[in-house]
Amino acid sequence: MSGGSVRVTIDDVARAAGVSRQTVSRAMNDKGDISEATRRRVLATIEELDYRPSAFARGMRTQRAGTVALVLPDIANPFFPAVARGVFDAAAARGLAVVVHNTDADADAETEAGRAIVDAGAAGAIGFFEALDDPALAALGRRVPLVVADRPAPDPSVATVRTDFRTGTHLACEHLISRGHTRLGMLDGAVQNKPERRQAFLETNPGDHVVAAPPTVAGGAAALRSLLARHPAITGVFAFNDLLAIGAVQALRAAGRRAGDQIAVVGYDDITMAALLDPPLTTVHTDKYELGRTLVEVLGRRLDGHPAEHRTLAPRLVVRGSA
Amino acid sequence: MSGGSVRVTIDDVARAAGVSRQTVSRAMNDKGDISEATRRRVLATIEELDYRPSAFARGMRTQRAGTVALVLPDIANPFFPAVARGVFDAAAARGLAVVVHNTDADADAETEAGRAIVDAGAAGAIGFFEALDDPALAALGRRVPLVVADRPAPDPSVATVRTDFRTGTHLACEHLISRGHTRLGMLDGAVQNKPERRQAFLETNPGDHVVAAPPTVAGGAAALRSLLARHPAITGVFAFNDLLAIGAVQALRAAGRRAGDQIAVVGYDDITMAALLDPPLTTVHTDKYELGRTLVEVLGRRLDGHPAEHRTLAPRLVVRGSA
DNA sequence: ATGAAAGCGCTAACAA
DNA sequence: TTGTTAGCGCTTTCAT
Repeated sequence: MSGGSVRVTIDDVARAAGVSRQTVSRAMNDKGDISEATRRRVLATIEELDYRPSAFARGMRTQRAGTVALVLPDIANPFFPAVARGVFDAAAARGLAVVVHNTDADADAETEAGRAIVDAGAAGAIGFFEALDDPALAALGRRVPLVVADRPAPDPSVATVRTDFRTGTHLACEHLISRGHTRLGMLDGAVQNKPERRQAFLETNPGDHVVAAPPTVAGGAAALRSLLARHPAITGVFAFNDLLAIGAVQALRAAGRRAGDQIAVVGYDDITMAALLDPPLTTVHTDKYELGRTLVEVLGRRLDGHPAEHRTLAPRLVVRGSA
Repeated sequence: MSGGSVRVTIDDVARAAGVSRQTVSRAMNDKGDISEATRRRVLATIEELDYRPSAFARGMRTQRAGTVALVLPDIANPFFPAVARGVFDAAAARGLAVVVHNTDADADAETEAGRAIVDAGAAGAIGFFEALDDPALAALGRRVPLVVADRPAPDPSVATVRTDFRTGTHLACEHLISRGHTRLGMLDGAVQNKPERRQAFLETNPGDHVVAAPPTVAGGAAALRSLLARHPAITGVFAFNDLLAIGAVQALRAAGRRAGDQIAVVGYDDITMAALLDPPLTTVHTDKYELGRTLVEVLGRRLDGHPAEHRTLAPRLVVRGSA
């Protein structure tokens, strides 16, 4: 219980260790040109005084905080918590704190998030940007090390980590076909800049069998009804994501039909609840935790001075009851 | 496209507006003693130059960042994303960025989060602390404005927002009883510092009808089996949370029984998937988004100089198919 | 109502 | 290998 709440500064440590401020700085930042003996002594003094460097003062000199930003549309959308968990774990392992910006996929909110990231002097940023255009993203990438998720690089300097939607979609369609479904329809998500799944679906299923709806359970129910109204012969349904697929399964049940019997439904993402439903949802699994981890890994390598990388994560199909 | 990437500082604004640095500071921080005319002129200049004050420099003077911390055990646990969303929205409305600390309810991780919060000079903190003891929490509360969630105040200076577990539990038990179930059992969560639900259950159901398990789906399945093995006559099951309840429903199904028929299951929290299951889960609903919002509101009032508040949110029962 | 001076705690550049 | 010097950009006295 020794006294007060005054801050222990680098000068206190320097004085106590009998060295200069600079030497303390060197010791704690693992800079070269310091003897092992002094280094150890200084570190011990730091420990002893429970000295914690001021993030503000440090940031003021370096213009970089020990913080990374995570930009995503909606943490309440069950896809993102798992990704966020991967990001948090990997960031914590690197000693980075994570600031989360929730945007609702709104262009203004994404712009504002970018501004906040730059203003805060974030060490880097990871983003699921759905509304911002490439020039804006490239501009952000010029101001802060940036890794974008599930989107093409807007600029060579911007790193990317993507999940392979095309392969995933083919996996889903091939499975439906292998189960004997010849007439397929798709429930697309009415979102910007996510054409890959629809395009891949149309490659093997040309025609007018795609209905778009908000990527929610309610959207899925409505979309399924309108799809079947338009094309009653459809027996295989591929959905943009699990939420839509779940809505479809529910709409089917309300109509007295059960997914997995004559009609099949395949979702995308494999969110937690997919396995818990009845029937459990057949879906394209993407490793969301791994995506989060990888995003941080790629950002970390960027921070360590490596050039921007571009990684792709492979999806796999999880066959359950619904198809 | 005028030139470079040099920072616009307060001095640039001062020069451009023909005033001193102080006056700029006064204008942007709404301090008194400044004429309306100068104020407007300075603000216009700020706009024009797109000046953004350095968070580091400001923090250095004030020792407070424009950041709040959110400490929670696991963002991937479906209870928390909804809370987090409420926190993000309310914080954004106040111009605060949110740093998330994921702890896994581990004491060391919670301690470390507290340290990080203090070091970062967070304006305030919101926390679901499960492992930290009251003295540690009180100590943290002395260093930063703190609001703890779902936990008694460890100290008068620490604000709280709680959901009323006791009432929620009584709601659940009364419902089961009103449905004719006389022998009730409980699936408790094997977690620290969350005795309210078990205690409230035991108030009306004394005896040895409580089984504890990790608050997960797998835990729920196992716990249900051991509960029924021990007390085969039980027909009404109350679970610590929805995850346990879902596991129970699944274990029942695996045993050829269906929740909602002869045996009833009531969960707690009303996570998103509760409504989507088959049978849909009867559960005690707590408004998670509102909890998040309220946590920020209470923190905000604290930051505005008001004393620590203590709020309680009322739960309500949502009757669906499982009971 | 406005300005001048001082300094928050740190690190980069240079000297020794 | 170590120390000295000089700010980073802002707000808080205090003076005017």
